[in-house]
Amino acid sequence: MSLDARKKEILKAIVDDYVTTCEPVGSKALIERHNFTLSSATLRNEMAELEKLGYLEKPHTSAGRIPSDKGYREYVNSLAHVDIITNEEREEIEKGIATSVDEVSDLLRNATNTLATQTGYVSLVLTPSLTKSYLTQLKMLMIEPGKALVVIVLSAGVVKDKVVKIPNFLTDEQVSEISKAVEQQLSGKALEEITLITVTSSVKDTTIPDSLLNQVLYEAYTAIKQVDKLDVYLEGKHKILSLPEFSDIGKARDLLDTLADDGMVAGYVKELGATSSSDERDSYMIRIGQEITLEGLEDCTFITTTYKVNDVVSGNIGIIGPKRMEYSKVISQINFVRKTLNDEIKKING
Amino acid sequence: MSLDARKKEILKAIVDDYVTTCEPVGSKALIERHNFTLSSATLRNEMAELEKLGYLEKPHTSAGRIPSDKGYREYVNSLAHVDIITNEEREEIEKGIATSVDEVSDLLRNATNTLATQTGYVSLVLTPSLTKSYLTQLKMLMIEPGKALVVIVLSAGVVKDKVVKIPNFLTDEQVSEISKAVEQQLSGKALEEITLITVTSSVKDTTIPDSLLNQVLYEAYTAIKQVDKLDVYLEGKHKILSLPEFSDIGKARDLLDTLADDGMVAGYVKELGATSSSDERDSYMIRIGQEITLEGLEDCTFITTTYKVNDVVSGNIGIIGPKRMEYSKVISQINFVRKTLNDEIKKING
DNA sequence: ATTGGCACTCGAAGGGGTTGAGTGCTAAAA
DNA sequence: TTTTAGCACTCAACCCCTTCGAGTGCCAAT
Repeated sequence: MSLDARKKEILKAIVDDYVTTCEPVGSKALIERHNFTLSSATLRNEMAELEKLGYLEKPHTSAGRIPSDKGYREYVNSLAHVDIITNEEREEIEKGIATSVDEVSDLLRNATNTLATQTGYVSLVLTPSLTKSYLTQLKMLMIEPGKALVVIVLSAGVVKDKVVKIPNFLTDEQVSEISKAVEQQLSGKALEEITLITVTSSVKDTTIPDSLLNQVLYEAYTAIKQVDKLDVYLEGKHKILSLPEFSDIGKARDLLDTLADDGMVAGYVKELGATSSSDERDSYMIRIGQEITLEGLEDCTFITTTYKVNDVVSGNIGIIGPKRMEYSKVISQINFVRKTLNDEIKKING
Repeated sequence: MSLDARKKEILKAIVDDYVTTCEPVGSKALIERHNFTLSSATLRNEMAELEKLGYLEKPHTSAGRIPSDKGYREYVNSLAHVDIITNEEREEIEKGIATSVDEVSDLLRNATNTLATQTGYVSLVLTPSLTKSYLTQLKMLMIEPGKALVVIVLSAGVVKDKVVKIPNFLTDEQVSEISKAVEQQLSGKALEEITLITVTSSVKDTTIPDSLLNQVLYEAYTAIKQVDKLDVYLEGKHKILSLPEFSDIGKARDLLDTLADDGMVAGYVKELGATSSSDERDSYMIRIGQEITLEGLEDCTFITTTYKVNDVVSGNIGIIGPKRMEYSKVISQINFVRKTLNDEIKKING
């Protein structure tokens, strides 16, 4: 069922051409651009066969061929992974990611922006999944009567906080007492092991009445759980309007409507990421056209990969672009962004 | 130079019609829809005059008229401020804003989303200007050697924090000592009075060497200054693709490109807001078409108003829509969102 | 198996006619 | 003086027709 060498070469040539021109490629034009030692007639026969096999499509009878999803898939699968990325690009990416950074979240935001700028497509970064990280610190600060700030520090170097309501008449000291007890009990525990029960049972000997105590502990618990909320950065949405495949306003609208729902996109990427299991060098998740089950993305390609926090695979980073894209180039760019991001996260987490 | 009553009525009718149909309105059609006691010929004469005066425009000789920017301006200025907003809408807005709220920032985000949903246009909310608020608390927490979290609580009920680098060998106690000294010195001070000098001179008697101390204080200072950074929520950008005036993909792209730069939009709104000085009921800032100096917004109208934190006018809230919009309706919506937001902020700040 | 040749296809682009909602102007009516 | 009926004119939108050309499939010859 696999294609012979010549068919592969022809398919590659067609995809390459179509990617640059965005117009159906015909037999003559193909011969002119590449120097095949073939007549157009032979090429036509081959193309007819490729079409019969499902790798090519005709927009209409008298037009050239365009790659089908299957064609792109074959093209992508047999792509040699060369890094075609200039030194200037490397520098720009490094600068883009490592500029004005205090926390991991700054890195992630920068990476999203940089990726969008460099590729010209929509980029997205999912915040790390933190269920495996363990809690290193938990502090509660009284802000005013009835209000406290819970600060949570995780092993992944992530700091989060949340304002919570507490009983009005609790004093500074009482809050701090509870805070210390909770911290002592929970620090070192992985986020996923922490349950409402672990939290409520963490404070034993205290002068504070149980009902008040439980209220505070419940709030602390919600604060902890909220830390693990999946967040997503999506950048460069407006760029799709510059792509010829979205010159149809209806298509553009469908796509943007879908992308407007960050949460949905995030969920989808997370699903995708979960199926990834291959080795380091090749761990891209590529979904082409119909393979994507999100509405409005039928003409898109989704490329994601993962980045690491504390040497644990944890978040996803990738782009959404048209099917018709320079795959080698974009993959190189994502790859380098991933690498840079990994390095910078390591630096920042000491 | 002011228009007579009939001309005003005609202009109003034309704008009303154009707003609903998005098509040039002609003399006959206008008579049919409204029951003018006029012949079409008279109407034509009046329309010709209105055009001469600059209130109307013709897309081409044989089409109807559309309002010019000046026409819209006249229309808006003579608009009676009635609240046309149903009880269901009120409820939706109230629910939209007050759902799952812990902090002021949650309210702002909710308000942005609600406004976008209700109007169908792009909505934006600027975070409050905090220069007038005073600092009530400042805590520094060691996260790990070399890294600390600065938590800042303001009178406006706003809590912000920032991770900062500190000298590696400072201990928990030393950080806390500095923190207390700084807090004691600065609490009660307005954000705008705090300078690097106030901060660095706040810690006197200490065992910590000056050079280290200054490093920490400098970081604390940057954290304080960062609190006042203007932030902007922009929501519903994708909705403009559904508007007929942006069925031209080029225009849509220009607009979205501009809106992609949140900071620029924020800056512009802030400028606008500054010129607002009128009384409570009428404090809308309306900019129509050419009056807007941002690229790509020539066909848009910008409506903003202000909301209050601690009874001080402080942030801006508004929408960006097409010139052709139901002004009364949209103004009512913004007005009610503003009111609800003000109320909820009061509630949350106790 | 490859190729030259040929008839065929069909979208894009361009020209021409029709339609219809709109205009401005004029002369008569109010 | 203002209003109105009437009329000639305008022009985008629409449809239809033709032409053009890059493309195809197929067949017979190499």
